[in-house]
Amino acid sequence: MPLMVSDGIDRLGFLIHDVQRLMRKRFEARASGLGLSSAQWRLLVRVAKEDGVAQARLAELLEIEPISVSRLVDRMEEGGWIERRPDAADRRVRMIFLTPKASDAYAVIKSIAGEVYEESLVGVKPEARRVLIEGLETMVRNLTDDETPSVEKVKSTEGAAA
Amino acid sequence: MPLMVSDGIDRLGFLIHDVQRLMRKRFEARASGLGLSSAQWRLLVRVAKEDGVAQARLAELLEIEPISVSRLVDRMEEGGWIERRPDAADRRVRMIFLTPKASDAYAVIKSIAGEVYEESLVGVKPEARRVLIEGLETMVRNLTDDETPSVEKVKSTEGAAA
DNA sequence: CATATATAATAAGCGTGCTTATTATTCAAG
DNA sequence: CTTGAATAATAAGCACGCTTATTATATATG
Repeated sequence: MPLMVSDGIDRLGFLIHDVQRLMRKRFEARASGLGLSSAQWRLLVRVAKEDGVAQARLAELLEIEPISVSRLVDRMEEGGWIERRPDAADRRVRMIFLTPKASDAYAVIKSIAGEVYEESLVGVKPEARRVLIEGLETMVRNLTDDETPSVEKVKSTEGAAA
Repeated sequence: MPLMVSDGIDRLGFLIHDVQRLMRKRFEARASGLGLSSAQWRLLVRVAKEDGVAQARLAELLEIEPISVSRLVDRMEEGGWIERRPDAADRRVRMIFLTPKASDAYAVIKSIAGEVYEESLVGVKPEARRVLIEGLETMVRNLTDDETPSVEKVKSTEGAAA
């Protein structure tokens, strides 16, 4: 029972890694005309939903470190996608706003993302898509819990693997 | 079929991105005692299966660029994980071999990877795991095809911005 | 043989993530 | 008010991916 794994589960990390890399690559190829990377459009989408958000809050939402947001915002400000403005209430804070250029690009970005998602899922039936999405959501939950979720017995995965 | 999306499919990129990031993070936390990053253990696993492999072949196997292999191998050689040796038959080639230290670490790496995979899949039933893996494999195939698999209508992305 | 093309590896430089440390500001106590 | 801890942002420096360009060697062709 435990060792009926080895069916593909042992390649799970490779699979996830490859899918992520290939999706990012394809998105970037498609969106290069806009001059946006995938990290940049992820940030842009968050700001579109919460205009004037502080960088620290963005770091939480994007689940990356504040310093990473800082440099991402640097380059996006240079590119004319966003604007930093001081917060009158707290002078430590820089509020982030989209420029009109970024608002225009937002629709294009969503469209490209939708295309890439759809292309990646060609041949996967609706029911399988549902299972796939749910599985990924479960994985995010499991991996977000502070360390080992509930596998006390993790029978070491001898057998196959790699 | 195309626009019945919005069920979670529209968050596919975020999901994949998060799963990949969280798995890598957890693996690195677990394997930090060994002094290996996830990029490094991926390479190590490949070399374990094909000792003496050339860097160019590794780039193919890992699906990254030769230059990325070059610098990864630099750091791993410094760390005492692998060895470069000249190929007598082709003086352009550097053959890559594992050191004994790396061979020892291989078992540990497999074990940690298995733990992380299993932990991430807690609560996902065997049938759903099968569907999940198959879905991911299909996605890799779709995204590996040279551009647009079977979506001819990709309305060009002219729209906005620049 | 000589020249042209292809291949293996590397160099330079950038984007995006990280850790660790610093600066400016806020807030909580004394 | 002053001292000290917490918070927002940034700086410095590293890992690892990329593109583009260079060097050394192999191979194919005139």
